[in-house]
Amino acid sequence: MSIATVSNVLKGRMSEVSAATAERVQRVVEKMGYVKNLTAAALSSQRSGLVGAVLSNIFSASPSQPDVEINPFYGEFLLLLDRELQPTGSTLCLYTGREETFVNFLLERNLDGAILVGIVAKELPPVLERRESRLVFFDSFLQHRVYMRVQTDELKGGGMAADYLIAQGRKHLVFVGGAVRDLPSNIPAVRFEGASRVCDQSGLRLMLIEESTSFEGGRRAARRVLDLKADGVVAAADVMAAGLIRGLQEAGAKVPDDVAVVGYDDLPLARMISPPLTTVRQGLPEKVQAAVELLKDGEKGEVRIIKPHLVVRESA
Amino acid sequence: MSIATVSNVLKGRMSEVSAATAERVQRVVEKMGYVKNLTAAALSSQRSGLVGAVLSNIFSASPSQPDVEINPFYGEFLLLLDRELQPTGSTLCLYTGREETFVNFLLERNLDGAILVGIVAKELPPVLERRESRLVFFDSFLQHRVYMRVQTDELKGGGMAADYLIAQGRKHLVFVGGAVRDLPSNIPAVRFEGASRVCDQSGLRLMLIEESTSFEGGRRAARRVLDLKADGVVAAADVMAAGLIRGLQEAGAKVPDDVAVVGYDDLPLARMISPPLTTVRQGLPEKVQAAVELLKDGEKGEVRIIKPHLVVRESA
DNA sequence: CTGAAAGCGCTTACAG
DNA sequence: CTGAAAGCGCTTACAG
Repeated sequence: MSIATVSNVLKGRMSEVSAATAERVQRVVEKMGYVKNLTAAALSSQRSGLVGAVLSNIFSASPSQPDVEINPFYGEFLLLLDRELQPTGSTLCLYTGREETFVNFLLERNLDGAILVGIVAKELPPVLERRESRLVFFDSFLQHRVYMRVQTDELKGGGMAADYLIAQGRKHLVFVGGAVRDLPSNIPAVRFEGASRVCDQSGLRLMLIEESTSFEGGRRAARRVLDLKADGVVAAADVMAAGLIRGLQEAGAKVPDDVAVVGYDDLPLARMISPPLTTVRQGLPEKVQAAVELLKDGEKGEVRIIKPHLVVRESA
Repeated sequence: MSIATVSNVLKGRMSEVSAATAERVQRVVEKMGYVKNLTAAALSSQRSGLVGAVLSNIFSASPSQPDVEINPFYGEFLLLLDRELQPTGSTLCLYTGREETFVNFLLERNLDGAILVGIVAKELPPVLERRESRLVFFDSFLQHRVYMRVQTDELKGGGMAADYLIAQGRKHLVFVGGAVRDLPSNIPAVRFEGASRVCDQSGLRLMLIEESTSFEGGRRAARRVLDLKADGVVAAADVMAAGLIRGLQEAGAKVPDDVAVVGYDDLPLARMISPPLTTVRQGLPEKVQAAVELLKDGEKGEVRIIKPHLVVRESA
């Protein structure tokens, strides 16, 4: 009974081994409490069984207003992702460092693949292309014939929010979001653009307030929303909408009577605040599922666009 | 210039190499875009640079009431942990499978260490002790001379919540939490015990409602809280308190006038709901920090107990 | 179906 | 200070 035979049994390559031998091996393995060293396996097979999750720039929502809040979106994402990965047997590794240095992480660890969230860069060093590892860009703006992508139709999502407010008879709309002008290639900017176009079509002008995409950012924005005499707000994210509603309430304004607020994401949080948040659902579980599918057997450059849905509750 | 020399330079062992050679190596490494293979390094050095986070049983809060909600606590924990780990250069790996099988994860991946959250088991297979990997038990109930632990003084925390309600003149207190009787060795059970003792001392009896420790669980509990004519509630977790408050409001009760509610955790969520939640802060950032310290250079069996604090807002 | 051998890319004594 | 050599624990053709 050689090492190779044992290895074959352990990998379930039964075609290479007789049933009797296989069983004998299994028994010994059990008895000895043998545990495979996946590091060694990874080195020799060149497959690490490791999948990376790259979350850069998550510890503050905007460079100009650095709140230390963490958007619950990311934690939700990670846990959903790990659950989705379970049947594949892969282990999820985190990277939450700066965007400038994640390439090293991808290369050094020999990852089988990675999901990269909210990457702002427009291009990546060509070394990555030559590697085996499969890269799925999630809510990112990089377009490349090799890399896969999954994202929500943010343009449409932003439009749906504006559409709904207009249908409710709101006339003075404002978009509250982070760094829309600083970084044109970021999610809030696209949501703004979508809402803006819909307003244009209705002959309305969408006003803009830039603040951190965070609870405190939203809260700070409340004063300015009132100053602008807006009666409808599209917020770039649920956490921000929550802060905005709090700020409005503190200032004595009624939501939705005085100001209607539509959020974005449909996090669990949206149901928990008062009034419950009307928001654009971006379908995180489905998106995560799509990302894992691409990771497993997506083709080069394959793209999945998820349709957003408006979830009407009580804030608008 | 041998392979060994290059390796030494890369590891910063300058005592082994002359400055001139070191610089020459650095230049070539730069030019060639060399990236170290950490898998190979891990195999030969027996240090993987990997730290595990074991989160079992997180996808439903109670066996009897399996909600698919994820407590935002866990996502928050992971992100804080990864940030805390950044200076150490370690990479965080997730395990969210069943508690019964996490031992394999720890063994196979050759982790340098791991933080295990909310482990219910009282003991672990002895194989683990023989390993090099450093294990930190977080909010767990396993006591062992080898393993390290960090946890909040939950007994005290539960007591503080009850104390406060009693000081506010509440007479009919109820604890709302998950599986308190099913599993005596779980966090909600200890919080209950703490609150219960304080009530005893005041000659009050603490009533108990068992429900999932989740938003929906809390919401379901509202009806029963009202049936019991309670005027003060200690909830086992903030998410549950949030659901409870929602349920109470839906039933027409006023918080805190009719029923005062104290939560537990002090998640960001606590500030976001209406009324803002009075809650027991368990100091997650400090706890995570303590866990990482233990991981780096804690001694065998070292224990860190974090003191809880009552954060008074408006729900009680 | 089975086993001997080379190799994955590093690290680590150790001899020079 | 430098380099040749063994070894980490697997996997993978390949010869028998």
